[in-house]
Amino acid sequence: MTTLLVGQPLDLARTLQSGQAFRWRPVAVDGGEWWHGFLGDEPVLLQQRAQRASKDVALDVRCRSGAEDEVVRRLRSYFRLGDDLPATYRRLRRDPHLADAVARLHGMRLLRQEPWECLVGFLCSGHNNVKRIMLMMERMADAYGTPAPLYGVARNAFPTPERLTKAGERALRGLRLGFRAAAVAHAAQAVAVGSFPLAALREWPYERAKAALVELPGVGEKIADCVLLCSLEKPEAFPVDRWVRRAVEEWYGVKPGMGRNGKPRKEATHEEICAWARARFGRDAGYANQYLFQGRRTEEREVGGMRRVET
DNA sequence: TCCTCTCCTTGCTT
DNA sequence: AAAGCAAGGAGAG
Repeated sequence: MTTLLVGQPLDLARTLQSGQAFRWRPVAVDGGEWWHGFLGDEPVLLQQRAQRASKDVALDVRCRSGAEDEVVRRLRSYFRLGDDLPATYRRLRRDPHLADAVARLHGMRLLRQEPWECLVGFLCSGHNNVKRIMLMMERMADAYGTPAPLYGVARNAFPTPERLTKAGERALRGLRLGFRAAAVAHAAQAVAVGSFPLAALREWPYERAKAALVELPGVGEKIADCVLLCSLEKPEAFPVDRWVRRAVEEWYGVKPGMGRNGKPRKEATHEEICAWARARFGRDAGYANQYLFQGRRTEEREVGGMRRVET
């Protein structure tokens, strides 16, 4: 077992359940509660030490023997420990809505994920909920991934584009992906044969990379921005889903502008909201987005006189 | 050309 | 128990 000194705010559970990544799950190992997941093909178990001051945050790490150094390197990248989150918090807290979200969700970090798994996860996100996205991802891994047992936890690495191409749309429907099966199958084929240079998008400018992603069936602006923000190093990306849209419209009064035909639109466009967010949050737009999303999704609300919290 | 409406699978919640 | 709903996208009109 290794230990990773984090030296930054990190709430492991909040981060891994924040709806960015879909393959982390709690497991019991040797009588302790751990998080099991993958860094690429490398299986890992993570446990957060009791947290006192943020400088004391440490992660206990279990991985295949011999892989420790590589895993620790990947963890620093995965949790974006190079981001100065306290400095970001200081700027975001000037905004009362974000101050509240930061207070409730302290330690939730953006992740730097592997692009292929990230793309498939968000391809499955449309008209769906997080629990079922995780189910779909797990079924794909169970059926087509490579076994990677660790401390008695038998799970498979997420399947490569080649493996999912071989599986095909029909089989993916069998895994109950529904209408998303065609999009996943198409993306797998495009990445596998090299007609879609997913990994190279990391080096491309934001607009060009987004334009390329949107060409994929099943990828619109929202999913493109998710993949760009969470795996392709594009801090300008500001995914606008129903939660973020509601937060921006209700909390900040952002209204739709005029259409080209002079009539007011029903909703603000992605571009309008994205431009507004860049102007308001600047370089913190990515973290602001994640805190608005999760803050809105988990806020307490009055329903029939009962206080309840969405999970 | 731009905007809006409807449909698309499945499974959990009310 | 039937209906509603969930990190959207695409095609029709």
